[in-house]
Amino acid sequence: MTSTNDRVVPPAARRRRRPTKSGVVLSEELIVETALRLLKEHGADALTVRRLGLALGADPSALYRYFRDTDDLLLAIADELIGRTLRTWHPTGDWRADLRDLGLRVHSGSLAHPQAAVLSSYRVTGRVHEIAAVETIIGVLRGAGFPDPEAVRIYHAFVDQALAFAALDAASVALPRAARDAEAGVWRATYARLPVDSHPNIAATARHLVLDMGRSAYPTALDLLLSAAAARLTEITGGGDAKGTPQRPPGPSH
Amino acid sequence: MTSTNDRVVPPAARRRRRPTKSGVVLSEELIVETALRLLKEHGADALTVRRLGLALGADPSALYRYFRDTDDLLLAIADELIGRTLRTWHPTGDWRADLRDLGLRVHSGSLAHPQAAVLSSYRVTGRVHEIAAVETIIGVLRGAGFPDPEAVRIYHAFVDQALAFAALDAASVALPRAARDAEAGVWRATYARLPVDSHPNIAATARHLVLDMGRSAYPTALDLLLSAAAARLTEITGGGDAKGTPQRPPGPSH
DNA sequence: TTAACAGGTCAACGCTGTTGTCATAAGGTG
DNA sequence: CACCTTATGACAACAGCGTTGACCTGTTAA
Repeated sequence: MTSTNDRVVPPAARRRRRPTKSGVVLSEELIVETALRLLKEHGADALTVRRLGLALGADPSALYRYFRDTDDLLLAIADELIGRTLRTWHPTGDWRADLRDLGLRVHSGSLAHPQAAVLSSYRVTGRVHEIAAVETIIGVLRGAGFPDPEAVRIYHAFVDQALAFAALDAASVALPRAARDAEAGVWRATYARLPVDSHPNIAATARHLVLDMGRSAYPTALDLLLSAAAARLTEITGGGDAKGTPQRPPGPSH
Repeated sequence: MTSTNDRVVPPAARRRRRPTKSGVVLSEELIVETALRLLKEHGADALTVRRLGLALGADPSALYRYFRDTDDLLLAIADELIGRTLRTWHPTGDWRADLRDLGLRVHSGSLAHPQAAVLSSYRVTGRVHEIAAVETIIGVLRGAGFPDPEAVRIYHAFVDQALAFAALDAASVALPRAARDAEAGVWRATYARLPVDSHPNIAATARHLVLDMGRSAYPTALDLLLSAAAARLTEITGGGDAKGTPQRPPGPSH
């Protein structure tokens, strides 16, 4: 329905033929892999259609046979990252521990590919891996005993918090080396030296600030969120049923 | 030391002369103001050097006499936004209500100018407005009765969560119109139509998902964080002293 | 064996940020 | 008032971007 111009053929109907001039046989997977490699090796700015074509040994315009536009490609990259994270996650049935584990995995997974995370963490892909994740997480919450509207609210807060922190911390990691060092230095050089009388609270806590600001606040924020959710749950269920019956046996749904 | 090419003159040494062809006299402030107006009126895509020049009635290249590059301009815009947000915040002495109010202000302030928020929310500036904010927020927490290490931990989680969500939601808003509409549609078109037997949890909550995913999860996440922090506080202080004595009279410190 | 067509290639468009060069009006100086 | 310096605006050009229409060609099914 996207006007008449659709050079993209659905992957199912694709009977891949015709190697590129340099001999490579293109595929959706190969393109996404190469894009991730480009991002990892040369930073977010290196990901352009033209450079990606060059890295693949194909004309840039060939990519448009596989992705409607660069945004479409970006979503495919994002979904691949979700898939990789989910594949290493093995829920135990304890909703709080499972969500904590998943959150930390999403976070550290993003830091492993900061450039990709920065570009894609805020997108709704609607692709297979994302759908599987949504299904599983909501299942965990409903299984824990949250009523549907509450489960959705907490799901939304949990997921967006994980993605938001992933993007935030990934952005720091993705900064040019000089800029990153400069930022770290600000806490020592500026904040830790403020006089007591003009900035009593900073001065009193300077030691803690220097220590704490050097690492991600995500674990703290995640624990606060989960702890509030747990409190809400006992409020609702009247104290019992903290574990609950899973709506679905452990393991990501396919 | 930024090589030999510096057409930017420090604002102090500026003795503004020479009106533009259309009669406007340029200045740093006028450029930032106009950029904010452009962003607000015509969306994030409208902010290009060329369009900004057009809106000012000046040649695009004239802007490079005031800002080193577009990133420099964006930081100036961001700084202006921080100032505006702080200026409209008036703490009452109730730590939880005050932090809630500040968080929401930071968030909505970013959404009003998503382009700037996306680029600047993860940077430590060490500038006056930022320092004032840090001093005030830590003061609020210590005044509430949090011991120093706990105050710093919660400060960090609170601030980074506000910035992270601001960037996340701003990024959505900053999306090209088509992509934004597409995302909204995914929840209706894809998620709301998944069959019950393959995706029972999504199917059961589809109605809530469509409703909830359309808006930001930040208010929920913020309330969860504050509620957990409040619980932590009564745990520490043994239930009394919920209001506490402010370490500093209300109002951002200057 | 051949015809259809998926898919790779080429060239071009309009857009972007940025810079080297030139022109000129403002403002200090005498 | 006239002069000179110079700050600063204008112009033109560059390289690079995403994207598309037209063309060409190898693969595959019949």
